Amino acid sequence: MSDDILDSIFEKAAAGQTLIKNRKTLTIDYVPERLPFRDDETGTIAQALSVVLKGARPSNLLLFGKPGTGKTAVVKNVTKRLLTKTSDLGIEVLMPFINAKTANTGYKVLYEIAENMGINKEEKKFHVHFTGLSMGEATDRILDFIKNKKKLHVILIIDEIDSLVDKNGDDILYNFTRANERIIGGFISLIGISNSLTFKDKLDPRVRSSLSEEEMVFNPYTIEQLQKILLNRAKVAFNEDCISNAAINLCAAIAGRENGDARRAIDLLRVAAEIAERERASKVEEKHIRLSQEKIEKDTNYEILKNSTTHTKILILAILKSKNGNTGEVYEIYSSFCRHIQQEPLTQRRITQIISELDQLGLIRSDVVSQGRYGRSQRIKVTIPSITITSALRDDQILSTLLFAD
DNA sequence: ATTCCACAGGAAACAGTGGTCC
DNA sequence: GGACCACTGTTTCCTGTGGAAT
Repeated sequence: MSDDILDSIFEKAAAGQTLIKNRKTLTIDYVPERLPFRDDETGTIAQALSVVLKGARPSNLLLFGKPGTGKTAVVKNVTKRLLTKTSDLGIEVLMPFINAKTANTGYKVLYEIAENMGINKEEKKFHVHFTGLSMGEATDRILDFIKNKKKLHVILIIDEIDSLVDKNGDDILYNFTRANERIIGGFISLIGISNSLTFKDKLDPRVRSSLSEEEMVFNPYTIEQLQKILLNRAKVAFNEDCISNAAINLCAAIAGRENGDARRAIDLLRVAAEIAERERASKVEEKHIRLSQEKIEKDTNYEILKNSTTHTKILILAILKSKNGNTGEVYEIYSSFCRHIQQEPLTQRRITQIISELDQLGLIRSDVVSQGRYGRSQRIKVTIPSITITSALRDDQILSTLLFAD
């Protein structure tokens, strides 16, 4: 790139001549004070939690909705406001916020609760270390801490609560919903946020009844609502006349088709703007939105592949190489690849498991077919372009030999 | 109607790692 | 320092399944 072009880029940037004026508002970390189209939900949650101000225990809440429907943002807004209110009134309230997808085991959830509540900075007898304690002991320490504080109110917020129940059952929820019988003076309330409406079916009836004292469903945004959200966001995020209405409409239409996910819509917009800026275009147009869609998809697949384990990568190559994609055939090719690079192959059971993981990630598609007397099997196909696979695996010294093997 | 294939996938156990507690 | 704990990734064992062939 010539010095002139570089100079012009830097000059434009220095003079603020970029399309985006406020980049932060196009990221998922940005939560606006008031979420569009969520006034009813915000009001109901605020009502439910406001009893804390009178020293009473709020109902346990369960919030349902697809990703990007604003559940978490609404809860964060309400709890933030409530926290300032309670501190003004001198009421001691803690609202630990846990994401059960990040804290992906039962014990990690307990550890995060302790960290969030600042228990690990208090007396040593209450500490919950990140390993070494039994689940029971960790739970007891948290409850003892609350009991010891006499008048401490805890509103425990668990995001992606369905993921916690899927992996670890409902023991933790049982303990916390029952804990109020043991605590005198203070209390624990629970807010669960879930992407799946059916997750309640997996709960013990006792947990179900106490957990879902109050339930709310966040409906997906419609295309029209997404348009308005994007228009609002674009006003804050972009310089004047830097984005066409057609681009916003297309963005809303794409995200609307995919579950009405506002986060996805904003992400599309941000990447499109970055592409347009890089092209030094004067405006974000429809073509940038389309390019953005392709880029997001390609980048995600590339990153997943690149960060996969060696065996997953070998398996992808085996699927790519196989003729009809039968489980048996794929496993055969996979094993021969392993022998080729002197690796001990994993068992077929484990490979089946990896295949189903890859299917969930959308990297491959597997359909179960029954061949009658010739058994039941899967037809496995790679769904991403082989160029993405080659570029992701090219840098791997051992695997690159397989890429060009017969 | 029954048989039989080639798996799918659940459950339990295990190995290795990294930690606490007494 | 030994007993105990949790986690991840894996293996082993086992039961269940759809539908063509018999």
